Amino acid sequence: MKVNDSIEKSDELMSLTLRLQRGELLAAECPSRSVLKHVTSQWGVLVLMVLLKGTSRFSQIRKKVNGVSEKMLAQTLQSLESDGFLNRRSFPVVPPHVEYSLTPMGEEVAAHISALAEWIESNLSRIMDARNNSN
Amino acid sequence: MKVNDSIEKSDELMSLTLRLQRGELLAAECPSRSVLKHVTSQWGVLVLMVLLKGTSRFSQIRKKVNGVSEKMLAQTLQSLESDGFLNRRSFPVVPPHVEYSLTPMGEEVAAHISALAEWIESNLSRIMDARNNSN
DNA sequence: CAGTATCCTCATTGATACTG
DNA sequence: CAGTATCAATGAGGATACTG
Repeated sequence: MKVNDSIEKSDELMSLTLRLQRGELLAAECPSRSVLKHVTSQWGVLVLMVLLKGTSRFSQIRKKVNGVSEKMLAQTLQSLESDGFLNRRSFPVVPPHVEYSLTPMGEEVAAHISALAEWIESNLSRIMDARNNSN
Repeated sequence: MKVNDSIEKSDELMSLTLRLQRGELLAAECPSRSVLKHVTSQWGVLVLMVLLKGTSRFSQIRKKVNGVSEKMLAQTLQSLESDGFLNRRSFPVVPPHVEYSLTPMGEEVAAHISALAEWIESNLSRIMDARNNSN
């Protein structure tokens, strides 16, 4: 790639270079950013982790994800569904019955998220040790 | 699994069960949640990715992470530093010179974050294909 | 049960100005 | 250069009520 030739040039060229080299995440306009926001959102992470263990219904998820409101859960599920990370199966019975499960793509992201989460959990003591001040 | 035996019981028992089984992330009060919030925050992710490539100065990071404000960058750097994920080296010169780099622990989280980000970037077209509606 | 609709609050973020 | 301080705006999120 001759991309490196332009590395000394203007900021515009620089950011273009970055975009070509390493994807567009660092560029503000990139659609990756919204996907990233969905999966790394507070509730997105936890929902993905729950669904990685298997299909679950709305209120089951709500019980497992401690602290999420109906509204936020619905919103989170919609984002993740529209990104193609999960399937929503609605059974036309009364009372309503809706099941959520990961798509193959969903399982791949969830695996990454889960690896990250598990790293944090098992390193929590190391982290708390290192902590100086607030937050 | 005798876990299911308690599934009919109180919410308190339920969340206790979850905590014992799979760590505390799903419990609202867990300190893991704040760490997770820091590293998965919009700017946290991008800063970690930049620093994974090497030590960088404040304004260098600001240039690379497209769209971040001074305030948000400073705040992000502080959270990550106080979690022990990065080192701040300040040189007592004028004008000021401050370098940020990852700690060994920081490199570990950043590796996870980066893996996730790269997955998203390389699967973007698959994701955009799957997308039905808004967001 | 699985949501939607509405209203409301407070935290996050951004813009701007200032400083060691 | 590397921030801090201040203020204003946006949006995340919660509480409540209602519905198919």
